[in-house]
Amino acid sequence: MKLAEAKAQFIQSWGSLGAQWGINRTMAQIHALLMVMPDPLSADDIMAELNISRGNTNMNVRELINWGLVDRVLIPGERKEYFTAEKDIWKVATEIARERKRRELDPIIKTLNQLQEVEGDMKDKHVKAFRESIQGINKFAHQTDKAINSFVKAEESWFYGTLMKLFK
Amino acid sequence: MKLAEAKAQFIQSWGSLGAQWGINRTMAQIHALLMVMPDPLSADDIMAELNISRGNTNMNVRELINWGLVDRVLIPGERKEYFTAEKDIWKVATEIARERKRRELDPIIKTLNQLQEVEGDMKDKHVKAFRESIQGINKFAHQTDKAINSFVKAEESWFYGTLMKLFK
DNA sequence: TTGAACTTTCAAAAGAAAATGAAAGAGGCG
DNA sequence: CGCCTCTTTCATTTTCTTTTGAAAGTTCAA
Repeated sequence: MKLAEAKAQFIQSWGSLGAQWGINRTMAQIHALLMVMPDPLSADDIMAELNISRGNTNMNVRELINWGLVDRVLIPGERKEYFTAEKDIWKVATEIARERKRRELDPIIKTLNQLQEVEGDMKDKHVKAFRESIQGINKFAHQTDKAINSFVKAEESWFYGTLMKLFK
Repeated sequence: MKLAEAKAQFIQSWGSLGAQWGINRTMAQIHALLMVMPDPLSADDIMAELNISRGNTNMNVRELINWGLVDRVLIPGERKEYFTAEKDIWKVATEIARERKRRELDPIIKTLNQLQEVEGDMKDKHVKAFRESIQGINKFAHQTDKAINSFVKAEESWFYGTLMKLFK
């Protein structure tokens, strides 16, 4: 398989994976493109490679930067902004985990805690079923929260451990 | 908080969580409703509780059954079909993990394996960057695959372990 | 201060996904 | 069979997302 073809296929697969995960297709494609490129790209490069408009490019790049998955890079002597993606997939995974936890898990845990306090008699089977469901989900959510925290922490300490060695 | 209110809030939160995960809102809401109800509900009950049409109810219930999250229940002497959801959230989680792995991870692993075989000289930095990215992602995907498998297995053996005790 | 080179915004258009409801189908009972 | 009850399908409509591109904004060198 030729490089160009392989690249195109990767971008398209990563795009549809992203779509299934509630991330928009273009955002995932830009990320894929940047992961696969050795050097930073400009907005125009991205527009050209993916055939998308300037506005679309700008919006999605900005969102990727918010997620911490892409960085702005300034090339000395150039006016344009360039962009690169983190290439270490483990770091990508922990960034995503951290971000989704913050956006999704934290709020639902808050809600679940509130829902625990529903009034009513445990002899009423509706109340009983509700309480038990919520309690189970709540316990699960807390465990998931812990698991994500240790995943993110593990990665951080691996990162700093490795980084530190370089400066010793 | 009153039960009805708490129920409504749970259904709505679960629905938007689902939406962020690429599962459609109604499907997640039906699932939430069934998780919280002590007894099986009919299609008409679901329609009434969630204010959705018959067709919509039917489609989404069917999809939940495909995912293994909801079961059809026949109540003796009744013509209608009734539905219940698995109430053990760990089982729900493993069902979802199993299903998403099958639908998403397995295909991307297949693609990644193919993309490893891109032609070209490693001295070309484009080729090099591409290969390295794909290799990293591929390794990650395989590790994720293993992790999911052991999660699913762990749950299965816990389940059979517990089940077996009941019949000893 | 001007204007060239870029970036950002946002209203409108296009596109995708989900919901509706009427019609067709399935199964069973007398 | 003919009727009744319930389920499934699917063309159409509605709603929600994404994309576009032109206009406004920013920055900086001359």
